[in-house]
Amino acid sequence: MTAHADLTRNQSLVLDRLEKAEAPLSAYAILDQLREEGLRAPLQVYRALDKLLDMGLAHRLESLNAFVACARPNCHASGLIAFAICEKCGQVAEFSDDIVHERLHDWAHREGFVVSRTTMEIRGSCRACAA
Amino acid sequence: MTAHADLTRNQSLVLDRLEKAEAPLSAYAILDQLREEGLRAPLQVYRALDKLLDMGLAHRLESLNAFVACARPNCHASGLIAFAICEKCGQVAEFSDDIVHERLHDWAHREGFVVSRTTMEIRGSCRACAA
DNA sequence: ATCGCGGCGTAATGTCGTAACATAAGCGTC
DNA sequence: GACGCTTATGTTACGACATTACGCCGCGAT
Repeated sequence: MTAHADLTRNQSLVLDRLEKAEAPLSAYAILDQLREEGLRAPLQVYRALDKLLDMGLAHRLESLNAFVACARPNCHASGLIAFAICEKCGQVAEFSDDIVHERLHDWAHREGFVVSRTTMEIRGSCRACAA
Repeated sequence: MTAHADLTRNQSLVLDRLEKAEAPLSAYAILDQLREEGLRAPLQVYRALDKLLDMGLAHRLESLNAFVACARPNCHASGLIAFAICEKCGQVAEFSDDIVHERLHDWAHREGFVVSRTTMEIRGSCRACAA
């Protein structure tokens, strides 16, 4: 388990659950797991998640309304992350592609579009589940 | 206004509102607009939306939990569509890029991942709003 | 005719996310 | 130390998005 020494208690609890999960967790699923730790309201989880997202330690999957821990140990940002989400087993693969990043960047530049955030999510079946 | 002759009443009503809107609409926003037409429950809207999505006449923006009419007259599918969503004015640009499509397809092929659906959404400011 | 199917209507419920308000701990400044 | 600032926290209530369950109707195919 990585250190994350600078996290607050709630943030650590939330990140810990995300890291132990084998599939994305909804905020409410996290909350349910943390009731025994004393958490009682969704906002406590959402606040922790916001910080974790800011720090790049977790990601939000928009198409699932759920969250995952960042796959790379201490990624702290990086270009543009894409997610491949298996609809059978729930596993999420995280990858990035510079060419894709560049193409989208070029498009934005041509259009004068100022990008603040990009989400890219592929739904389907992973190799194991596609059999 | 395009013909869409084969649509049911509810589907036509919903598509009509999406086409007239200048920004993505949530299902409940559509419902509110259609109360005077007799619609009363969310499900009536969601059912129509499901069909419109199937037919490729509308798209769902996952990062917004909202819907837009397809930008192209009678697109009926096409490769991989990306959306650029202006967070100021709400306008959505729809585009596609074969190279991006190819890169993602290649990644999936290498991983043995069977794709069912891909979402790509860029958030930011359009040219007009970035000034 | 009747069976199956697709669309429709309604009510209730489930899931996800936030507003508004209050409290407490840390920290620098005067 | 007293003050003001900032950040994290806790609690209640609410708003926003989506689905489940049930039943009816119309229509084409057998």
